[in-house]
Amino acid sequence: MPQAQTAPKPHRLSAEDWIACALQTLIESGIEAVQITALARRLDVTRGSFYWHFESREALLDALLTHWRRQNTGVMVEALTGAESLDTGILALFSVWVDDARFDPKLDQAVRDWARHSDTLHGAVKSEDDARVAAIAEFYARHGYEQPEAFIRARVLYYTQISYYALSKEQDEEMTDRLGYLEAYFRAFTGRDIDPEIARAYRAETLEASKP
Amino acid sequence: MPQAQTAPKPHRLSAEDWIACALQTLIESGIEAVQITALARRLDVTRGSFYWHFESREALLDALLTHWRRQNTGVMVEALTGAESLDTGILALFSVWVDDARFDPKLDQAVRDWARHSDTLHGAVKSEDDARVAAIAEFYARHGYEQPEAFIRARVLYYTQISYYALSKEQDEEMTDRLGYLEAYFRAFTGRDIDPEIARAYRAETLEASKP
DNA sequence: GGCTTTCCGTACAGGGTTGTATTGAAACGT
DNA sequence: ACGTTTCAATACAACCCTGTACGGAAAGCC
Repeated sequence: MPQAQTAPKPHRLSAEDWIACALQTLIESGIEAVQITALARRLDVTRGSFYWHFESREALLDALLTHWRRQNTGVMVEALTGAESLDTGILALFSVWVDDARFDPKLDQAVRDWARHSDTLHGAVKSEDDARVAAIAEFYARHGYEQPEAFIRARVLYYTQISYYALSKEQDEEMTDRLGYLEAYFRAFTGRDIDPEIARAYRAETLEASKP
Repeated sequence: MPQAQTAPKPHRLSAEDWIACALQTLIESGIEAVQITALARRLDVTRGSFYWHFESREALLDALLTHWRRQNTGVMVEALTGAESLDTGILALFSVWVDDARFDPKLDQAVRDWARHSDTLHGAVKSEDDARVAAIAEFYARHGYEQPEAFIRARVLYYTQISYYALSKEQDEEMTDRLGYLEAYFRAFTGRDIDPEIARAYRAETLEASKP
């Protein structure tokens, strides 16, 4: 092992390095904590570096938002467009919510916290939330639910997930436990029982995906 | 009308005046915004007043927390203890959530935001959340739901409400609209249909209570 | 090698917040 | 009335964060 985990040698940072560091502190400590001085300390450089890569602090914050848009916007809507049955559609949503590659829940949470006290951001986040709920509602309606039940079930499903992210700081619930609630969640969200075979397949596939 | 709404005459503040002002700014702008300088500006005095009533900023923050405990802690648990039927119990919960006298949702939201980046607070809020979910789960179990369905339904119900507070900045949904969803909500939360007579009575009573 | 571009360190100015100490004014009790 | 208690204004020290200006080192290009 030529280099240990501490590899602080390659000085010379890029703008992306600053953005990555800012994203991490945004997630960990909120938008008020992403200050140039703190980031510089964390990156072990001085603020002189920052002001070469960025115009100001607001420029960095804009970069964080575009990252959020690229990473988290639209994935739930896409996941539901190709769902053939009720069971597979709901499970496709569940999959998005545990797949770090397609959706970053902590970032979503951090941006939502940020938006709560920023008038300009609030509109953007609310639009995204509305779009997600509308997509789920349309999915419910496509599978036989009348209005307003489809809309309310969509809201209940999405809101539950949002709170799940908001209230559990770290994963204090193991994946195996969460999968144990699969039937109960499905019943609460849809009012129907899940196909046992589909549930079995989903469990196996999810457990395998969370292993490596 | 001898005095208009602006009645800033009675100078001489008490500690409670500072706490009330701090609570309001906490709710409006978050814990980072409750700074002594800003509060003093808002109260139209100087910080000299604050440091007579309080030892430090942390002392004020402690006061805010004890206020939250007195105002919001335990009310949901109490609302469910005396519920005889499933319908009345769920509706009793709904009543708590719209009754400003028994529960302050915005304060709850602000404290939860605060707790997300404060390790000491996080434990306290999590305990309260767990107690609320446990009380609802116990209520579901008392009315014929098996485990883990009772627990999951309790979580879905509570988490949905928490997100409802978190995602709607002001009341962008009128009370009449919310009541229109009553049957759909009840069905999603319980899997059963609400008694039409009980629903009618609840609607009338809630509308009347929100008028004066 | 020399020159330019890229990146970072240093220093300084400006603004903001917390606390403390001290003085001053207004209300209260007797 | 008069002194005491209650409350608020002022001034000052210490710390933190942003933004700018400028200078220097290191890498890349020819």
